[in-house]
Amino acid sequence: MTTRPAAAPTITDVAHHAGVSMKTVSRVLNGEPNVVPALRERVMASVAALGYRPNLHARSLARARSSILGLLYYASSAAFVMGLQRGATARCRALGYHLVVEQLDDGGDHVAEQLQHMLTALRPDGLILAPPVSDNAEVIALLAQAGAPCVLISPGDDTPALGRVAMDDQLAAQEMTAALIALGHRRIGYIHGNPAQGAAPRRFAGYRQALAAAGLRFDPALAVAGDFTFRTGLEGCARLLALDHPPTAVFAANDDMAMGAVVAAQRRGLQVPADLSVAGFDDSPIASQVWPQLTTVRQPVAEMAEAAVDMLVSRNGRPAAPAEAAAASAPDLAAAAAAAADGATPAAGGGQRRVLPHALVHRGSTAAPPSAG
Amino acid sequence: MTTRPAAAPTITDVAHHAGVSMKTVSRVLNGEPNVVPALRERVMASVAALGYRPNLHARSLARARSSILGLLYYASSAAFVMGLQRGATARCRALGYHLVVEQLDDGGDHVAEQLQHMLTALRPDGLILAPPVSDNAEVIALLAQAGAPCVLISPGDDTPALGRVAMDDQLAAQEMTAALIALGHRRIGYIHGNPAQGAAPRRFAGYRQALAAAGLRFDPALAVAGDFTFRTGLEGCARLLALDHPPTAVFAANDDMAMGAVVAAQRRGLQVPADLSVAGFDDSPIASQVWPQLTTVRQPVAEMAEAAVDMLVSRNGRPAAPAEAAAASAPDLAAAAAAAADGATPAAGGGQRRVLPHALVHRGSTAAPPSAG
DNA sequence: CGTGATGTTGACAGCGCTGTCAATTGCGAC
DNA sequence: GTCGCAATTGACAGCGCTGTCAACATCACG
Repeated sequence: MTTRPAAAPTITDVAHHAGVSMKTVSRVLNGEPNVVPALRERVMASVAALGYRPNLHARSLARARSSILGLLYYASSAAFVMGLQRGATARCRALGYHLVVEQLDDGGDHVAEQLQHMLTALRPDGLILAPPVSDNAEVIALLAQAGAPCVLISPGDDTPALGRVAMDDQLAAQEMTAALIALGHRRIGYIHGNPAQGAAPRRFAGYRQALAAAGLRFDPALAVAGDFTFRTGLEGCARLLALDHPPTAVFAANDDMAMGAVVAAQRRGLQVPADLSVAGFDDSPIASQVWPQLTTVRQPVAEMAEAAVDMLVSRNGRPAAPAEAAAASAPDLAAAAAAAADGATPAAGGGQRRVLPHALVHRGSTAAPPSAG
Repeated sequence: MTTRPAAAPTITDVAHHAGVSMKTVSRVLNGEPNVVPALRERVMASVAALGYRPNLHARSLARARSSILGLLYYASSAAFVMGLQRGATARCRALGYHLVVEQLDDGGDHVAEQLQHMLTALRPDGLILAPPVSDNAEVIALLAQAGAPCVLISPGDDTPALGRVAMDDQLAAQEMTAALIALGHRRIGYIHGNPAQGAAPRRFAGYRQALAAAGLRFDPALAVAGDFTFRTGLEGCARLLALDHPPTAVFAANDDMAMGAVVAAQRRGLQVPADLSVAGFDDSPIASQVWPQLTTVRQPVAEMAEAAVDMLVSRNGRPAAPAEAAAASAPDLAAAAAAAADGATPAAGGGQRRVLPHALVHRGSTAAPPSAG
């Protein structure tokens, strides 16, 4: 009787059990070619029997990659980041990766230190930057210099070495504005997002584009500043409503500001949407929890994170071993393999770009303008 | 000019540079005793000069621990989880750890597979369970069986091998109810939280306790069901307001439900707080973004995560402590953790428990009842 | 001045895995 | 029947770090 190791089984144990060499086990686990089916099955059986799982750290050390991805974000927008995490962890799980998160301090010098720590100690195979980190030139420069593969969740120009995933902010804003126009609105206020974020100018551009397409003149007085926070939405809308000739609809560059706009209207004694229509952007959970529920643009947040993971993983040559799944469930294996193939891996490029579809969500905060009723 | 290695420097490079052995570098890096100050400084200088950072994966392999902590959560409550992450990542960074996150599917069998993958592949040094994962007996049993060190973010009884971090939900609810009573309210409605979560019954108990302390009779008709969601808060409050003898104040077991309550009141044409006071629980960001801003209980979310990290890290103290500091009384946890960070060896135990202080946050949604005005 | 106790340092063997390369086998083509 | 090429398998040497242990230095003490 051979004594079975009490602790977690190693690849050596599996090799013994199956009567093959470690290397063969390794090949099977990594889905490498040139293993005879009979052996492959014997190995898989042993893996299942022993409940073996490869040790990620040993693997990371031996290969030069870690099967770990990082998500970098600031404290802003919990819902958005959680959406990203949902998509990212799901995809990571399917591909045998893990997601480590790092909340950056927005302020200065710490950041470089934080990034260095993350990069050189943990050595993730790639980083996903959530907005507004993805619009921080300093951070990006640091990362590029360190040679870390990154995907920015942010609209923007093509970038040499960086991947990008985003939706078409401009088109979505245009569609929403057009929808407001179709409802009969002619004076539509706009509350800007934080101009430091890539999405802000694009959404505004979409707004103006829709105006122009409908033959409406753009009135600068109707576009007020904002920075994506509830407070600026409230204040901006208050300013709009105090105008001699106030708008009948307000399109805010995100949901938080749209909520502020709703409150501003209510404080002024106006009914939404009877007296004022309000539209937002993001479809954050809160949008369907306030009253009236917000008409908004659904941003495919989780899907963006999934796409980002895929880009990062395909960039690293072979996706992770389907073998992870072997220990327990076959379906996972199929999924992983399919993913590998389906990944549509466009030649594992560096600076790719991916634009995901959005959707208008019509809810209770928009209606025809009072005069048209 | 000496040729500098192009890739990331290794411990060997540092050893060469400093003219000492690898082991000495290792000692300095790990804060081990018995290194002469002169050498220590020479090594530190070389580390700085080369910009050396230990490779976490190599270290994980050589030691038997990974310097990685896991955070397990369900899709519920983005704000809460983000708060946890903020505290956890900050503390992890300070201690040289990393945080990997895993969003569990609430439904069944996948979970076991997900946990296995996380445990055996990644081998985190410990797991933090956010509510309501921390109330899922099945998950906890699985983890306990696997021997993974866990800290539950959840109130509850002492548990043998598990750590717990929480606030005093009952006391906080009692204080909030007492505050409402102090305002002059005599009929105070209550909207229950999801009974499956440990916090729910405790908050309710606090409510009843305050009632009793003030000599008020508990009226079962005033306590309606809820499950922590906006919708149930709305519906629950609507039911309360439809009573023949409706309450003048409503205390909801969390902010989401409190918001629902506010909306229910507004829909019925009531002003908050003039006609109805509403109080929540959690102090989620949304509480200060709605109008009126919610009176609520601040839950020290980030601090709870920090405490959880400290417990987990101190638990992993080096096994063989030369100077056994067997303190008769439980040593201060923070101090122990700090010591751990310094490289000293704490003698921290497994199933500890930590209760963090809360605070009442009085904002615009509560006032004296109409009759008292 | 010898003796052991203690402090300080380095050589070396892995941790569990994968890459390299050599050894072996199978097989169609000449 | 034999040669060449491809498929298949395994031995072995690390990946970068830490634990163990032996070697040496130092010092109080008898």
